[in-house]
Amino acid sequence: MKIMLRQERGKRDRVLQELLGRTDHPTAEELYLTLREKGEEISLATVYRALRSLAEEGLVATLPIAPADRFDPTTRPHYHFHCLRCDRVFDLDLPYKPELDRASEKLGFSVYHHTLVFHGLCPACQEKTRRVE
Amino acid sequence: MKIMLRQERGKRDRVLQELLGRTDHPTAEELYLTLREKGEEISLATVYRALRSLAEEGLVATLPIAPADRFDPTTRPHYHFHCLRCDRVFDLDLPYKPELDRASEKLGFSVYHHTLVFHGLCPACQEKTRRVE
DNA sequence: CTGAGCATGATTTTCATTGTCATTATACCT
DNA sequence: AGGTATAATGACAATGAAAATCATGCTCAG
Repeated sequence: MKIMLRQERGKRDRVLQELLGRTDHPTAEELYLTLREKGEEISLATVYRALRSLAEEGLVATLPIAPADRFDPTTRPHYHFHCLRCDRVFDLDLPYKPELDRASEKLGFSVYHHTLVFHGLCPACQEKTRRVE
Repeated sequence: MKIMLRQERGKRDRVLQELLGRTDHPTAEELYLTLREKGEEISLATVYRALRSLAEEGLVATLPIAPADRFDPTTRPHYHFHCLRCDRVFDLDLPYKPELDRASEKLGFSVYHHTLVFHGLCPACQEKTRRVE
């Protein structure tokens, strides 16, 4: 007989509750420090684990802000496709749409440019997935 | 008298040339390994330095693919604004546009969702910048 | 109550990136 | 050409974030 999923994952829930109460997109360490300040006894490792599992289950999202570890020789603005299966990134031959900036400028932001990434399956991985099923 | 900018930055140019010849958005280490395989005598630190300076000068771009180090409690699709000055990230109250996916689907990709980030100055930083000038 | 399996904390390990520093190369001036 | 200031490079150390490991303790079904 299978063991049921434990409902009592106290620390994980505390991490989730803390994150739900904020709008500043914190890192694992920032959440950890806040929780400790609030008197919660929790370890940094648990915060990392909690966030990872919450993100895997889709209860929490990670930010789509650019990291600096992969480079693109094309500086002309263009969009990307990110394959969730093979992790490759493709340059897309689509027109850049500066008019998208207008909407956020109406909210008071001064927009220099934007980045747009589509996530899904590339043609090769669609093929592979089809064969497996 | 000022010293002029040096034109001869051999290794940096080799890094740039190698990157220009690829479409696979490599990391610093991947570029380093390729260069060594091609017989280039170069150190990993130099590749990192070259890429960083090329990116700062805008000769090369970094990828806008999501890293996993900042978390967002809102899983409903929504867009973000990233302030280039204070580095804060704001959730934007804008409608999600699934119709954007159509264009990349025409190119053969299977799109699950997309991420859109606007980059510029937030209202507070626009104010600060105005005062400095 | 008991024990199998999961959750947690403490610690170590890994690995990517950056910093440091000594050395070499280059450009500018005389 | 020679001298020197400055930049570029390489080798290595240091840093730091994230993950892995491992021992302990908790939970729940029986």
